[in-house]
Amino acid sequence: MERVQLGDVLASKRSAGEEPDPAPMYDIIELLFFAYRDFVGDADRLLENYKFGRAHHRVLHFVNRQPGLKIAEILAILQITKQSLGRVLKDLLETGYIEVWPGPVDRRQRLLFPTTKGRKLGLDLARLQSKRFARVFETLPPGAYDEAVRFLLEMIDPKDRDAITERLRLSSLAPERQRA
Amino acid sequence: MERVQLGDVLASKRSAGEEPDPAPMYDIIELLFFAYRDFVGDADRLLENYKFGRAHHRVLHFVNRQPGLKIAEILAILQITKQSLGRVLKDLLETGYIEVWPGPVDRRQRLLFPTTKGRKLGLDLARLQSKRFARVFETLPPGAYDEAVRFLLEMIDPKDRDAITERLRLSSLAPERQRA
DNA sequence: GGAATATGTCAACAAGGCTGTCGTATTCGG
DNA sequence: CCGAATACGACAGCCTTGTTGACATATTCC
Repeated sequence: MERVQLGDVLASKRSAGEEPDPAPMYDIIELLFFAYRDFVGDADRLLENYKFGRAHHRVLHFVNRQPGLKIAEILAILQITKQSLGRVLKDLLETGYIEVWPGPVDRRQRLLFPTTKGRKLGLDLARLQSKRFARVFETLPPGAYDEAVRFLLEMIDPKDRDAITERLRLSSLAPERQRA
Repeated sequence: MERVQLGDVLASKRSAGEEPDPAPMYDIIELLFFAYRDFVGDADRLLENYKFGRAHHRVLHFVNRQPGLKIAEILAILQITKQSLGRVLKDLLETGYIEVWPGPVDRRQRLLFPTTKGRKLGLDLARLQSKRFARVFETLPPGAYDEAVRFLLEMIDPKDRDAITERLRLSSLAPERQRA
């Protein structure tokens, strides 16, 4: 019949009194949880009309960002198995939001391209999520955008960070690839 | 055999040339996606040793933050159904990470408390996630923490924002409740 | 003492992860 | 040129975690 004591939490630190690890940063942990939930919630509601889920959204997003993406590349970006990808990609192909073309040099590869419909839906989704960010940075002082970008970038595992910054830079400069 | 043109994206705006909506903020959209993935990944790996999933983590987290939480309250916080909660709560009760006590005034209520084991695991998880934040804010200039908190807070739906700030303030001041 | 409330529970289903296995087309290396 | 490696597809089955719907039970409230 143990009693819950706030002191227990602090007392549970290593008895060997070295440097006591700092208190958990509960506030920002929870804020990130709620912020992300509301962020994806925007898209979820739109996706319902299309009978698509979050997985479809992610695939469509990255194919829009980098038309001509290979299967292996999107698997690396999303860090899922080809079976998981296959399921949602099948839906997107059958409903005509994404197209596949054989690789021009290596014909084993299948390059993914958004269709007109796919580009439109991808843009609608991106605009919806951008609206939330736009509201945020209208409210916050100037410079808040750059600070947020730096913060989020630092949150990403260092090993992935370079690939992501590279991708962001590339896709904003030259998102297009040849396919024939 | 449509050709993918970068211009298409911009051209697809409403032909009625009002104020053209701004370009989607692709960079920060993707950064939030990757940042959140790595953030939860830390906890996921630890949870594996306990055969728990993210759902267990969330329940344990909020019960640790507000010992004495009622079922109805945690359902409101997590925004899931009682059936979904019931499944993971059952695991946490059976394995002794959480305890239940009848409400002292209304005995229909079941108040949730972490056990010693539950407090320890919750703290381990929170510390793990805090480490990532600590590294981030060591790297970033002073003030970055406050900026990040403001950013994340603004990202949350206004309707939930007050409840969350209220909860954060309360739980950092007086997280404890009586149960007998 | 009947209605409302707080919660539990059983059944069924869906999304989206996973592993394992096998098949096929294509390229590459010796 | 032929066998190995590569890029991908597909089937089967499993797990977690969300959902809806229906129904049971204890307790409180009017």
